Amino acid sequence: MDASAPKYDVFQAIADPTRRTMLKMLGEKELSVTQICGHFPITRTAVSKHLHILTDAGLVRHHKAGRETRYQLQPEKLLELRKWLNYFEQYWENKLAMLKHFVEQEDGSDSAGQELRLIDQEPKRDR
Amino acid sequence: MDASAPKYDVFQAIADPTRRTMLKMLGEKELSVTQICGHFPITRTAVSKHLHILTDAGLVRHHKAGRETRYQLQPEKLLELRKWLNYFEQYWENKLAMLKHFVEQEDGSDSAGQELRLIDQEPKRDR
DNA sequence: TTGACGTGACACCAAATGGTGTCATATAAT
DNA sequence: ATTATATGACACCATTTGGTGTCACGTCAA
Repeated sequence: MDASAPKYDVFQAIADPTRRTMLKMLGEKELSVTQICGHFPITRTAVSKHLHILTDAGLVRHHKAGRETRYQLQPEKLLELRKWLNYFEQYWENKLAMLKHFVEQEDGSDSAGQELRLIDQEPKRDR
Repeated sequence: MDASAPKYDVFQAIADPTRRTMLKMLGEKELSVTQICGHFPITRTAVSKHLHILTDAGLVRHHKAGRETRYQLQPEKLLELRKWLNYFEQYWENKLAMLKHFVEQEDGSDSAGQELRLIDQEPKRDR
């Protein structure tokens, strides 16, 4: 949870399901810490830590708006992930077929595990 | 390091740099545990654990060959990762440009962090 | 000015992770 | 038959991770 020197990389950042969900949420629209909090059954402090990690990894950006801090997705860093993935393309023979999918955005929206569903559950009050 | 019930998912599996390097190595050609061992400054036991995690995540497959166990990449599961990534395509405006990269394999080979360089360093003997 | 609200910064914790060593067993090689 | 290899399975350990609570501080609203 250290936010100073070590820096989290993208791979570590997206390893956590909660963080992946947050990324999708923050892609939709910028949100404040407490707003994000409402979607998870964890404390504000915990949410804040996840946001720090995502920030550290360069996946989200934030700015203060009055007394609240708004977070939003900063997707560029995900290109790093894509780059890594591209290396393995050579092992997928049906490359062209997938490419079609890729272009046509045929996959709709969510998939691969995480849902964007709100969880809403009395968040153990933090204060 | 429990290999039974919990199951590791792809995201967790690739979160570790060592594991990412192993994946690239196993893509090139199937290798036995000790062979892999030679490339990392860690114990055989540790390597074995990483391989278990990768297996659990469905990223590698193995089979016995005499007294050794050969591991090899099983790239299909990486599609799950690509699927997840595709969701964020909508946030990258220069989609077509990247597509060109994607098709032409323009990015060469390795990138995004991990090198495939052998590390070779007296592996603290395990027995 | 007086609170209530939204956060950041700590201190603290239990469980998960990445490693190490040792032992037992199956397979190859002499 | 005997010995050297290649691993799997454990037991054990220090750190890291994901969470919780508490407190202090800046900002908004009465």
